[in-house]
Amino acid sequence: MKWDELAQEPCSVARSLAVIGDRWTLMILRDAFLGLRRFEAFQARLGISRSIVTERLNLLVAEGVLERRPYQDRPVRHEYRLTAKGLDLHPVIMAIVDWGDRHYAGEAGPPMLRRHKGCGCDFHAVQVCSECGEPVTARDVEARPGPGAATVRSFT
Amino acid sequence: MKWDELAQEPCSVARSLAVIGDRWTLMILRDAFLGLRRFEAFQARLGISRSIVTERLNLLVAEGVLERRPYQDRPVRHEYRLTAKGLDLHPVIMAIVDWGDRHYAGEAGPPMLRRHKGCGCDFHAVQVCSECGEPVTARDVEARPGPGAATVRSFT
DNA sequence: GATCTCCGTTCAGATTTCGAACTCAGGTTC
DNA sequence: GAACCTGAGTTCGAAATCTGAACGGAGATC
Repeated sequence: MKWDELAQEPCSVARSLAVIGDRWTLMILRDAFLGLRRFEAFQARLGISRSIVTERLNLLVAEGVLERRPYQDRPVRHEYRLTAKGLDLHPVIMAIVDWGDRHYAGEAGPPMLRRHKGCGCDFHAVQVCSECGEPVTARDVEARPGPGAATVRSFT
Repeated sequence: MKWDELAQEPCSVARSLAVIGDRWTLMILRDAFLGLRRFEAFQARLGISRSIVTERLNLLVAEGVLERRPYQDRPVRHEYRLTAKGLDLHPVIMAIVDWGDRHYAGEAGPPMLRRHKGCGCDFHAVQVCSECGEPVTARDVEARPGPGAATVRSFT
């Protein structure tokens, strides 16, 4: 399988990764969630080539994850903001952060703390079942084909 | 920043992505969570070059995400199983699946359903605060530097 | 002993990705 | 108005990565 065939796979992981599975894309999204919005800011923070920033931002805009909007005229300057679809990626980032915190924080503790505004506590994310509200682990889940599994292409 | 400097960043996203942020690694982990364990199985399902499968499996083993253990002698054959650290990645995969289900499932519906064994329902994952149990969205979170933020390397 | 399976390794060549320098348009400084 | 700055890209050669295909080897099967 080639990388650009991923999007056609009947698998939500593959389809998502076709958009965000790139080396730098998730790093850009991390910064977007931390509030960065400008081309220069992304480029400077990541210290990667401008062409890569350009390409990734364009892809994320094309996919509707970021929105490119002018924030001034003369000269026109644009900023990149998370759309609703982009904000839906928050659980992905949080899950990645939590794994990193747990396994790579070292002696010093996690490099960032996150406070839940609702209760004021520093927290980490817990995944629960949308139906019963109980925490879910790998062993509690049983996967099976769903309605979109066998997308048969018709020839007529 | 180069790709292999990611692991040194004082950021849990960067550190995690240094391990799992690769193009194919998350696809391999997806299959591992679906129960695949053998080299041939990963290679056949992904349809990618054997050398890449080798390399990724070795990296995941080196990082302690997968464990390589013999499942027969004469000839020795190994299988790759998720370790506890690997199982901790389940929330990441779930979050990615949920995003894909929500934004790329199309008319036919999601390609896979997941049932929570606890309550027997098909479900999706909801992230809640570890402290108060309320659902968490991007807007509810406030990030600030933590104890591991300024890892100053001593020269003595 | 020929062939098959499983699990890799190797290598040349194609493809992609990257970094550094360049462009460009407008604004600011003096 | 000349020199310089800033934000946002583009270009292009070099470097990394991926592919496909062949090879190896250790036992099993026929």
